[in-house]
Amino acid sequence: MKKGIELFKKNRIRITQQRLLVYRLLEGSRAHPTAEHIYARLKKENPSISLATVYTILELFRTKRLVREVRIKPDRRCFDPVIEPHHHFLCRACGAIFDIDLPPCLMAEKGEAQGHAIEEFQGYFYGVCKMCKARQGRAVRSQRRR
Amino acid sequence: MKKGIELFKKNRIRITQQRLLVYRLLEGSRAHPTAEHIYARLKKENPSISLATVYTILELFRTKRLVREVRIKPDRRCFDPVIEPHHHFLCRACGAIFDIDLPPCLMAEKGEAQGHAIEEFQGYFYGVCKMCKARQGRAVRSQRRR
DNA sequence: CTAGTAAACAATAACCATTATTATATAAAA
DNA sequence: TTTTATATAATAATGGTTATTGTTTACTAG
Repeated sequence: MKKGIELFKKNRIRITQQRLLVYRLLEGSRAHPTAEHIYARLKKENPSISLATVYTILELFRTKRLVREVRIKPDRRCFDPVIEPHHHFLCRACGAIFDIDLPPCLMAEKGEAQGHAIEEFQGYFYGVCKMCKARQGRAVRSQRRR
Repeated sequence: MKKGIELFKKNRIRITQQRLLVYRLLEGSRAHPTAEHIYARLKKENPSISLATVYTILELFRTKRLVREVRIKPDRRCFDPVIEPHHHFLCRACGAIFDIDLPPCLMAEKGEAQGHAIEEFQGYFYGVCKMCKARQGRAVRSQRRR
């Protein structure tokens, strides 16, 4: 409750109902939602909210570094309230995005790669998540029994 | 010349003029061009070529693993004829994309991250390239002289 | 507390990279 | 050379995102 308000004040962001709603939804989710997801969810409780406003707010949060943009899906922008550097994993079977803890990375620590100055980085992994892997395993085994 | 033809045969890709043109342009470039770039360039010598065809050909090459798609720019698909795993760096000053050699990566080597099976990965770095850095340095120094 | 004002919002149109469609042209096989 | 499946050119359609604009709201000053 207080969290959003204090964060906004610290970052000189005007406090509005819509911004609090968007920030609190993001903060309470580990799903890396898109603007559409957030809009659909908020509309249930707050039918007057506009999709364009959700986009505008997310862009504001991004430039103020309150959220991190995740472009692991080719045609959608996803958002993550965790701003500390970390990687992401996209499951090709279920479409879920998972945070991946950072391993020690020489280039990121040095802040340069082949002479170029690194300000930011994104690590994207693609594959099948452990849940889908397990599900596929069960399906194969039950197939064999027939 | 021969390179493209043999590669197409090996991958069961029908040999056409347009495919050879696209592949040879990509192969001869380190610029990570978009479909538009490729289309604009080829159109000079071959005015009848179609942008949609360039897109179709690039998608074919991607699925056949002849090229790698690079999504380091938020709203454009870029293409790289180097399929060996490596990272990319985008210069925010000049917009150029540079290949970055891979450092040893535990997760990529093990093929798993936090239990999820990794099939592919993309590492994107953002910052200012060394050429732009040098240019900015010169500009600052000449500013001080006044 | 109220009025004033700059900023934010809702609604909707526009944008634009990419994809789909379809009639015509072409590569490879017979 | 003929045949036929496939690729291409031209163009329309798609869809996530951004721009626009009239209205509403959050903050400030009196």
